[in-house]
Amino acid sequence: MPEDTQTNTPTAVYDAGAIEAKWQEAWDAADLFRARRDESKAKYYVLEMFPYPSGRIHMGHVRNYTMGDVIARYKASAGFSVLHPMGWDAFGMPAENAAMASGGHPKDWTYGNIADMRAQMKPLGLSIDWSREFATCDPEYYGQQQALFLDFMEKGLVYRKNAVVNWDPVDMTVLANEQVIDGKGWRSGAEVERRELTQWFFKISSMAEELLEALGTLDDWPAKVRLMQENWIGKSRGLQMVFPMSEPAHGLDGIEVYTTRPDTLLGASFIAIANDHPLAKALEKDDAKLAAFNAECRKSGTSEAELEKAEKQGYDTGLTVKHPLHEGETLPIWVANFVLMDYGTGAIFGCPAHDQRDLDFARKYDLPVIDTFFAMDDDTAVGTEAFVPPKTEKVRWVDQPAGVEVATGQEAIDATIDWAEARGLGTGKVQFRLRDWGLSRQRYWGCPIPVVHCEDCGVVPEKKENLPVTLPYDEGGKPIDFTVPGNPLDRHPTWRDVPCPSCGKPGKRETDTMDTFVDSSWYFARFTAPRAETPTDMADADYWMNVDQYIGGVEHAILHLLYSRFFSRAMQATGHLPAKCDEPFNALFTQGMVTHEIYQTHDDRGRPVYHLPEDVEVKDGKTVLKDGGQEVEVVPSAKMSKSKKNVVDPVSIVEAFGADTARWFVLSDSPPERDVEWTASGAEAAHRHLARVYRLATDTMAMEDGPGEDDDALLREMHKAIHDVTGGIESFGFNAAIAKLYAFTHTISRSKAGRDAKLQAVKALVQLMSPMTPHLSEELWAMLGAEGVVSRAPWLGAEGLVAQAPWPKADESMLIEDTITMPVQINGKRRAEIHVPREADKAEVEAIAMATDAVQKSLDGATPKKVIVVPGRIVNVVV
RNA sequence: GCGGGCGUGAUGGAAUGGUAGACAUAUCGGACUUAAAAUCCGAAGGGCUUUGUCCCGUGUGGGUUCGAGUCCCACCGCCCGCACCA
Repeated sequence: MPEDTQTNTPTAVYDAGAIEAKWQEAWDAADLFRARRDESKAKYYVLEMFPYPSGRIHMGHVRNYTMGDVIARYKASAGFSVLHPMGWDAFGMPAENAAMASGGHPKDWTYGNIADMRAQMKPLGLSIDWSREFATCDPEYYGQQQALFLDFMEKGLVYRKNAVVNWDPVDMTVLANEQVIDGKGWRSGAEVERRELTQWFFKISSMAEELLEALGTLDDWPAKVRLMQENWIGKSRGLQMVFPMSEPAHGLDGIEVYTTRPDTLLGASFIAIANDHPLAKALEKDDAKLAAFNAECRKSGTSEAELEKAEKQGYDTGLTVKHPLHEGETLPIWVANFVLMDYGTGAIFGCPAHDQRDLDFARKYDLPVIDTFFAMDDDTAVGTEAFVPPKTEKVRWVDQPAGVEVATGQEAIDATIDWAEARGLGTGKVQFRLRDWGLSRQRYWGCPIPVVHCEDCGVVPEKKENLPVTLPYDEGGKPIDFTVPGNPLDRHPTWRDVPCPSCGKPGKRETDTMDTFVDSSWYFARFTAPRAETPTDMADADYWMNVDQYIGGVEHAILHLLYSRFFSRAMQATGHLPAKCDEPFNALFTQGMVTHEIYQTHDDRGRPVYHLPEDVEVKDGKTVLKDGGQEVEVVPSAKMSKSKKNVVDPVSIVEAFGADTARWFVLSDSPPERDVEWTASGAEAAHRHLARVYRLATDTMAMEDGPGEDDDALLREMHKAIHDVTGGIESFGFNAAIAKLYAFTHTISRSKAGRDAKLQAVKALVQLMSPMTPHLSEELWAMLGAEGVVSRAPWLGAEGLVAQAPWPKADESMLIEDTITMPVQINGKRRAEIHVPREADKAEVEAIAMATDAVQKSLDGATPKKVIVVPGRIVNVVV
């Protein structure tokens, strides 16, 4: 063939850019991805966690949305009516921070970013119904959210109470936990104070039991996520009891404690109360030292991690309680920084021998350590390590209130609760770790809480016909100035000062906005009817809900998913979702991150300087800077982050290789639930493969008709590929499916089969690849002779598009092999391989194995004690 | 600190308790080419005075099993979450 033939034939070169633009236009023209309620079809709702509009998409997004797209496209070919929507989690701090840092308005910043990100996403060729797109900062969306809030309020699912926040006294603002660094405000550097504010709460704890129970029904959720939620909800049964005070003080004659280990009551050596316990607060008024101690404790942030990590500190109040069992003995009352007012009663008894925190505390302040039980075979007294065996382990008790001698911890706990209840010392109580959901945020860029405070009427809900309560854009005729410290809503007279909806007297709008978790707790329901005049449309919700497959990062395993589960129930209770929606997500998949190597050099002071992957090249086996050739240190892969500069921009990858290459690669190298490392060579290899498939298709088309060799073998491989790839997609084994597609491509290339058989195999290959590489597949599908162009809408039965072709089905009879190869082990070590007929029974397989030379040689005359035959799998001879 | 997860060649990884390393990268060799690129074919976990259906090998140390990367226990390392980041 003349050398220039290829370059003169445009179709012979894989031109991703041209192909992708062409088919995206065709899909658009056919309105192919519009979700339609079609009662004659089974529906499938696939959803990826919607993005925060930061302004740039990153590879993590590409991976997340590609996975969802593979499922969506596969399910569409499998005959489902698919809903695959996209929107924007658009409220939140970054917009406000940007406005503070560089002027501008959060609204403009956010909508600008959305436009940018949408433009970056469209070229990926995702089968998304863009007609349903919305942003949570659209008044049409948050207005409906306000309606939900009012309905929740009416149902008693919302209330107000005091709660502590991080207060920055210089910036005059509430700080998020992540904005508190070493106890100081991130911007001002001022020492953060804890401040109590009246805040809004959702009564999620009223559903704790239900949320826990229902985890058992979520069979298609990862077990780890269910376990994390179970531990987070944290149901425990313990004993609530009062320790009478030796002398009543500040109106208290006893301290009420809650313990999950009442069995260790006789190991108690002190009582510890939280800094915010009513007694501690009362005492600090007359005790300057205690006041100072409490003030010091309150300086730390409010996050649990910070409180737990802080050094255990205490202050002896000098007060005592009577020992509940030992007449005449007393226990001291300490204020301790590791006791949380939020959990139980805000007071505990310390049992140092069997709790590490209590032990650390006791050693520090020289309090007694009393062993109450020992291991079955060990009498060693507790030293610096508390003895905390599993509650299921039997131990020997030396001193036990209920008189237990040898029993497990759990048995002793139950016995002690019974014992205490019988004597009126306390009551068994079920307690949850789960706290109510504080939704108030003292910020501008969030959904306004639709209530008005009135001096006469109190807290008055806004009337529904006045919704949405929209955020003001201007202040005094000009866009709000965010460089002024404080909450703009708080200082905005025309927005804030409104008449009471009930009595009409002057009132003040609530200036708190909602936690952004509220926005993301029901967006999946809104997607089923995004333009409805009510939060949802019951008919649409009834058809589309629940989400059949939800995909997102494991970092949302607890909060977002738990809040969404709560919202579904609350929306049901208020008539916004049908009864089947207790659990909104039938199946959950948590995908891993995209990582990249980090390239660093050092400046003259030894501090690291990071370099972008595109500024680095490999020369003579060394990684060097393109500019100057300085060698760089290669740090192992980590999550892509701007600060480490180990980012690869999807836009530039799509420009260089095409969307199909990016899609193929992010799915190929790692199991979806694990991290995938982005490498330039891997991306190039992916692109090479797609070009190879393109060539394979054109070469096969160019073949001359005529008989070939082993057509049947190729077709058998084709059916195996259909079987394996289908199974891979169904089970989220995208990387395994892709490995199979690589292998199948090689099989076709090497096959000497005739044109008909090869064309059939290539068409199957193209179709099996289509969920991952839809544009290439569409191009080749058309080239390979599938009839028609895009001219008819899919619900009218468009044909000719690979996106519309029914998914191929493997012929089971073609999957069966006549002969099976089986390994033979001697004592678990592989020693031989045998070929047996498919239908051979165990005895026959054993006979064939024993008759094999290699087996006899390995046995070396020994007599087998036992022969294990696992049909189709393995033979193990035990001697 | 607490809760959850992960750990396999030089690298990413494959493997319903049943032949460890599929597939891919990097590397090396070969074909094609005047040459290079592209493309195609092939080698490859480590070891060895024994090249053998040999020995060792899935973070470390134990255990269960005819058989363990897979199940159990302990430890080490890394990652995620910890309620106002999204």
